[in-house]
Amino acid sequence: MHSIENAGLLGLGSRFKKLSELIFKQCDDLYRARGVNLQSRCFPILQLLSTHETISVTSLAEMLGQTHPAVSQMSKKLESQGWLYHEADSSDERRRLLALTPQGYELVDKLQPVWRLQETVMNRLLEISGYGLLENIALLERELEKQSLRERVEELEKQNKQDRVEIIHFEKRYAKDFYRLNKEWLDKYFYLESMDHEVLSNPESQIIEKGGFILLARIGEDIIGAAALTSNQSNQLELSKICVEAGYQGLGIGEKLARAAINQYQATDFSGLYLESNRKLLPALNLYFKLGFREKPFPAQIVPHARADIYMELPEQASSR
Amino acid sequence: MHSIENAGLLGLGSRFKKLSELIFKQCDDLYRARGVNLQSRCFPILQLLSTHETISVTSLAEMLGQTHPAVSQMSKKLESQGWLYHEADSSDERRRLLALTPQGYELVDKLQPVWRLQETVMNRLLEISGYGLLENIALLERELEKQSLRERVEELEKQNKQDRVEIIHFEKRYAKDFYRLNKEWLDKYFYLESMDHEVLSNPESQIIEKGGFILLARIGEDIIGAAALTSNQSNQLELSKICVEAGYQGLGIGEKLARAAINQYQATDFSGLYLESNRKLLPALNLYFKLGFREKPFPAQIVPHARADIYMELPEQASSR
DNA sequence: TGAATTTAAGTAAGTTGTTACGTAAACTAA
DNA sequence: TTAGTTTACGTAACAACTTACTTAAATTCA
Repeated sequence: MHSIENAGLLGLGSRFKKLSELIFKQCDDLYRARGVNLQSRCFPILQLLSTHETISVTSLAEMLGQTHPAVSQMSKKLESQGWLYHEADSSDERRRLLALTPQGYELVDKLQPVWRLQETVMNRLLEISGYGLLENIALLERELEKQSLRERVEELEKQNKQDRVEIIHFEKRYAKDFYRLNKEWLDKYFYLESMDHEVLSNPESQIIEKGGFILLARIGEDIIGAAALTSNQSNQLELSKICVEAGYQGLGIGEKLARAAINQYQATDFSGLYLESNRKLLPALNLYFKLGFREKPFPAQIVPHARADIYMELPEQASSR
Repeated sequence: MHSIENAGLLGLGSRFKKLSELIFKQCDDLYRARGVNLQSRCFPILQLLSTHETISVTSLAEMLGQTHPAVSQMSKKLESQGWLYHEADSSDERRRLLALTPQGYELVDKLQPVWRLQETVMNRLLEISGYGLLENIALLERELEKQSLRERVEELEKQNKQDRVEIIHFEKRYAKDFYRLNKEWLDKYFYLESMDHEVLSNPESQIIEKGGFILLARIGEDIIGAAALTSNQSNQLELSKICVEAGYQGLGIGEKLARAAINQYQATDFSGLYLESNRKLLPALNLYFKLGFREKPFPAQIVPHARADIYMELPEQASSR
């Protein structure tokens, strides 16, 4: 019995079930002691009928929080034992209105005082915990309804992944990863130009030795994202080649890379940070905007890439918390 | 759904059941999302096996807090799906030791991180309520185990009856009740002597007009107990004829009557209170002792009843809170 | 008005337990 | 050693639901 007590949510689930069974059983026992040989699960039906005259199957089910077949089956049983009967609703022939028989009323009358006693006993039990139990159950019900366990786990997982991401500088041993990530990205959205191949295959000579930077996102030993700051003739840096591996997208890793790149830029003597992108890459544009980049017309001296149709620049002192 | 929320303990029972079902379903959902098509109810078994190598059916059942047929059935299913296998215990041929297959271990490994995430999620959920939920459940479990619902209801009922008892003085209209109660009592323990009949039939002339008192215990309009203080030649009062109707015994009504009688005696000028009883009426003797009566030898002037073999007297200033 | 949809309720079959009972191995005590 | 008891486990039957499906009446809407 003990090993399971700390077995997480499932343990809690079966504990609730146990407790529920215990309560039903003890109620059965109580009623049996009063000479009433009827399962306690039937009583809510009788109780509701005693105060409502007639109720249809479906609305009874709704009141009890059960499915209609459950009520249908239970009512059939109760009917065969003579506690209730049914009649068709004259205004809606589909409906079967349930009502107590005289014996049913007699039974309810007999049980009324027991119900009152039971109510008091329960209140005393709950009083011990300052009614905290009821509140806590309601809270758990609400929380699980608001966001399912699965959603919670997935969110937590995402969070964990995000937390485990490190942003590091390029190292020779990650050259292949840098190529792979960029190729994946270009294959997906555009196509690989020969110039791309040249740059991606020789990142050290083509980017770093020209005064640029390459940042990588690492989880454990896996490289799962990259970004580059490239230096051209001007005194400005270009942010480019931001890409994140397919399975890790949507976790905010791109943002992390971009922020790291901005920090890197701010630590240098370069006097401007710009990027070129494409209007169809909406999520990326949103991110750039969020980070402070603003659209500008293409400067005259820049020869636009074939795939670039938007130019953005980070204003001086742009926010980047 | 709402009408049942305040339907007492049964409502609480089905609420627990609901909550338990919700949890199981959400767990199923979570595992399914991970590509594991196995009901969440199976996992505790796998989890336990993954840390214990082999476990017998019965001890597994005990650990899970379920019956052994449940484990037997579940394990058969899991075995047919290839997650576990069994072998006979060589030291006890009755026992079937369950263990994980390689696939089973693989599955557990795969799920390990999910379990950890789930654990965290649950802890966060419970944190909201300051872990009050767990404490409150444990409290309810303990309380219901300590004293069942039935016992609680019966105790409360007893209490209610006791509270509703009034002790009143004799009135003419209750003469029959006085006779009935005493006759019942005498019939049960001894026999009705002709002298008894004389006294019981004419309580006013035989008891009250001689300076004595008759007290009655009344619930609503029912007289369910009686006691008499009779005055003989001496300056003492005799406490006698304490009797309580069969269905109301054990509720402390006799004590209430006796205390009222002592109070009545103390309000008079009589200078002694004694009683005669029989050694076989042990509960009554205990009560008398509790109220302060102490055994004395029969005084010379008193002619003992046939059925009296013990004489008790209330010392001056005897306790009677 | 006639077709499509919604609603009320029943039936069948499945799930996840339970209790009740039977069997055989292991233990215990005269 | 034998007889009685306990223990481990399986099977069958049942309980109290559920889901999935069907039927038929009522309602809606084009």
